[in-house]
Amino acid sequence: MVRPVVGAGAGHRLVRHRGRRAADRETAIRAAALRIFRRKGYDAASMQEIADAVGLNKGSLYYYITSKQELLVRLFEGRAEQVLGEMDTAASRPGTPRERLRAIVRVYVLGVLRNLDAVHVYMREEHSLPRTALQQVHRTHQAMRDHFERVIVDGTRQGDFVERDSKLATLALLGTCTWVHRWYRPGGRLAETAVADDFAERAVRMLCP
Amino acid sequence: MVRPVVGAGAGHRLVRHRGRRAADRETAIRAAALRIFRRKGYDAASMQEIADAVGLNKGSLYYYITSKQELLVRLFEGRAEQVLGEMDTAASRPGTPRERLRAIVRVYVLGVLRNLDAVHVYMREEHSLPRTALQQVHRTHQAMRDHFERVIVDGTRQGDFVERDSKLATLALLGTCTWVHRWYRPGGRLAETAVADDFAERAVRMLCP
DNA sequence: CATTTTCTACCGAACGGTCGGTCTGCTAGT
DNA sequence: ACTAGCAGACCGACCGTTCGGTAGAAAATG
Repeated sequence: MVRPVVGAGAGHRLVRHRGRRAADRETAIRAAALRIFRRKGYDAASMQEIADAVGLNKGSLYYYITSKQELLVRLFEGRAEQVLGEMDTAASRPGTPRERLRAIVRVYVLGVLRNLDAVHVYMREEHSLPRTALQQVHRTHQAMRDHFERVIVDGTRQGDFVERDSKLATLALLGTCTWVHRWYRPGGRLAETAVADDFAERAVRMLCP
Repeated sequence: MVRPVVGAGAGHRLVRHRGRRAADRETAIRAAALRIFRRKGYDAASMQEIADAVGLNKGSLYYYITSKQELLVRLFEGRAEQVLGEMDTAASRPGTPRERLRAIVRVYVLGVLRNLDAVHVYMREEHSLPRTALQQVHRTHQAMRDHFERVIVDGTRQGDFVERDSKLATLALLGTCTWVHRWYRPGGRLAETAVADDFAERAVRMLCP
């Protein structure tokens, strides 16, 4: 299957949408696409299905989007950056490494849980993204990883934690926290905050004894 | 995209391959499919690419397989069961819960690392599998999860571990161990056994303090 | 041994169908 | 009258799969 790359700079639309109704449509399209991409996968999902879901003709979709790939890219924009922002503030607040780790993990897990569909789709379709979009997301993820690693290193230096290989510890911790997207079911036994709190505590115990 | 389900009973081929050469071809096809499915995804990968990879005409592939979906299913057969078997023996050997946990984690992580491509493809294409194949794999995975949970519960009862929510602990631990497939790079800084050993120790420390 | 039949492994072409995307033009609101 | 919003027909590309046919090895026959 051929997948042409969306223009590098992209983003500059020729069409300016003025109407409120049009803006609603656009978010509806994105919401439907996210749902359908999650359920069937990017390649298997057809534009027809998305059009049906929002009650439009397939061709009419292209009044709002320029390509299927651009639609995919747009699904992710802002999400990771927002979570990273919350991690920034969580990491910059004063406190022991122990407390900072708790806060970071909490924010990260909540970030995953509140973007379940997007996380799923990203994990599956990561390499369907065009270069630039992929690099952008990778940078953000790298920054998140750095937050984890930094607090682990700090905590080890200050004696809060005991850790020989902080890189491996980071990966182990990130695995635990990211994996929640594979088993968490909204409306189940545990609320999002309950999982986040539990995992925050668990993270500390992973490193401290 | 329409994806017809492979016959329930399936498996009984009409064609019996006698030749050695044919058997080699079949494994070559599977190997190529695994590689290509991993790189591009099941839906995006075309039979033409697989055919090119093994030096055959596209149509000739169907001398060896009955459908693309069947090819996908065959990629996984036996792998999970083998790892589960190793976990069975690891869990049934005498020893403290601490030792048994170490052994189980080690086997599981090695199982992931030694089937990196298959794990990747499975994670992505899980719901492209037909019902029966999916149920089979789910049963095996459930059995693996049970191994983790059982040793955690045992260890908590015997005082080796401290754990309030053994289900959550299982999920956290499984996350750590499964996530390795997303970051491990063969030929990198760490050997497979190094990661497995480290994570086995880490698992114990996650639960013991 | 030579000859004929059978079987294996494969090719090349084609088929029906679906896909993402384009284009033209109608319509309803301002 | 103007234009944002949308419908619907349509395009070329490519998909997985099928099928008739065949070169050559193997087996059967003489």
